Amino acid sequence: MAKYNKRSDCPVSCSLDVWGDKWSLLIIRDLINAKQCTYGDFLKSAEGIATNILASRLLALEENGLIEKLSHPDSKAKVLYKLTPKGIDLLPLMIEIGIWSEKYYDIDKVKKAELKEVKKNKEEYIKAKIKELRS
Amino acid sequence: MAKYNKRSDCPVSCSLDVWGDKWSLLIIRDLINAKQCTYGDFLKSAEGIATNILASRLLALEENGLIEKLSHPDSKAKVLYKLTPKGIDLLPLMIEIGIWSEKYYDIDKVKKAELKEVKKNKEEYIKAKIKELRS
DNA sequence: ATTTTTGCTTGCATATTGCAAGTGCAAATA
DNA sequence: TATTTGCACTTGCAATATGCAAGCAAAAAT
Repeated sequence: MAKYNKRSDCPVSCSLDVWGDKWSLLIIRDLINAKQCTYGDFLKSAEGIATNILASRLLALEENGLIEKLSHPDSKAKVLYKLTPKGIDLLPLMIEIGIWSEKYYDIDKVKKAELKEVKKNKEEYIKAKIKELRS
Repeated sequence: MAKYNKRSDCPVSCSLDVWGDKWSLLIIRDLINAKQCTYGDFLKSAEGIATNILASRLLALEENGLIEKLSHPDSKAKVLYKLTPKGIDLLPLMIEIGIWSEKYYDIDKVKKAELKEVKKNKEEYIKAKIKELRS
């Protein structure tokens, strides 16, 4: 995203420059859930991102090294998006988002059950999930 | 922030509706660092937020229950902003942001040293910091 | 009494996002 | 082989959010 200007060298500031917009974290979320998505998969996602915004976010995330494009095994017309290791490393952050949200907002049942599992042993859950996402 | 519309009941989506803009997390960060700030303190912050944006973000964060306004002991002209328990609960999330940023970007020395401490015993650090922020 | 500080608000320019339609290429269908 | 459909985008324009500069009322300092 073409931000107005670079901000400070604070961790929060740096992060926001990379994924601090209205949609990037939702794209990351989809990729954590599904491991890989096509362009169409993202469009079908619950929140309904506009196609031009999706294209610009995917490009920015790719340029920032959080996701990568792979050729689809079934078809040349399709593209597969996956998280890079750098993107996968956002998992702990995403989990904390989940824990915080669950405490203060109504979350759907499936996510709630998943978070219950996470909280049993956070470290282990993260390790296992990372392994799964890298494979 | 008057978003176009509410999104899904996903944790990430809910969170983004509350703090998913360009400035909210930086305000939270300032309050975690300083424990309490005046309006002027935020304006002096490194990134340089515009005063109208600051006002609108502070209002939104207050409406969403993340921060609260207190009267300043020294002066009626001054206002103190502090995190609520709900705001303080964003600390684990902020720490994960720090850890991720440090891994992939150049962070200032002070923050790096702080993160080194955090990683020695994350649980303990969070507990202590929460206690400090609530007092 | 006058000036300065403090926490804002207002008006307007710029940037980002949202919506609808369209384009080019690959794949499926006739 | 010709035509239609699916997929990954692009383009144009409207709506919203952010950035910048100036202004304003109440409190505090001089």
